[in-house]
Amino acid sequence: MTAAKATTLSEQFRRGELFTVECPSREVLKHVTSRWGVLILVALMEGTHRFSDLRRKVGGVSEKMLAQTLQNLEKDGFINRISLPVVPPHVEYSLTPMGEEISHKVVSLADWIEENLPRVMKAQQAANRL
Amino acid sequence: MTAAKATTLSEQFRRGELFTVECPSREVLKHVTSRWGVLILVALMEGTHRFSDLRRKVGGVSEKMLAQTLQNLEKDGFINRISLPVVPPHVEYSLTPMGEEISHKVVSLADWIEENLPRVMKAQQAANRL
DNA sequence: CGGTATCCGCAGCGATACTG
DNA sequence: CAGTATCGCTGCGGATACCG
Repeated sequence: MTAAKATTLSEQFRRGELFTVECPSREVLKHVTSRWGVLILVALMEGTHRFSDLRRKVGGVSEKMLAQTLQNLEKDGFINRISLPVVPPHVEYSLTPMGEEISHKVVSLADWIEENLPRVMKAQQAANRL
Repeated sequence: MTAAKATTLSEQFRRGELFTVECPSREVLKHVTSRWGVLILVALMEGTHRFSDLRRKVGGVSEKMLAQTLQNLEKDGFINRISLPVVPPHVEYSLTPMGEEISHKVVSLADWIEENLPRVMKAQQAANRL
């Protein structure tokens, strides 16, 4: 119980956390993998966007959810919010360095799905025939 | 408008799909990034599990949501379900080749969060001081 | 053991209206 | 333009009971 299995321990410790109900990582994971979180991170990979840019780009998102998701991701340190004090208001959203790191992972996942969608849909159809 | 920018086109076409409301990829993405989908895929990366194994391993999941998530992922072709016709029933879940591919992406994302949680929490605290 | 079926509460989300 | 505030509802998800 003192200091055994250093290699496997660090592996299992981190995993054990995520599988635990109270693991703080779950909240972050939730923000990042949320319905609109994914799409926003992907969108911001292509550069800075204004609020209404994102609203137009991310099809189907409501103002409320866009604002909420942006706030979550900003609080987690993934997004920079720059408000220019002019009229009419002008706010720009961009990825922080941390945001870029995690966006790579998210984009990688999203890309896989889009590229392999044919395979997935084929599997779905095969499942329906059972 | 005819055939311009071949490189950027393939890039933007795939992206344009995901940003669209009716894009079928969104459903798959939803299954994979769902609250329990992520954890199940991560868990199954470590090998075949039985239903109750998963139930115990993935903290906080209810029977209903576990069954539902497993069914979704099975229909998408990410999970193999093998039911041994014995009493008491014995059912084993494992990743298909496609499931392994996508799990790598998911695990990569989950790992990043667990490894960088300190950075994220530090950013969160900084945000709270504003 | 490994589900399915049913009920139901409440958070989450969308739609709308309003503000700086 | 970029949000907040409010309301109403939908459907996610937990609890329970029952089947193969």
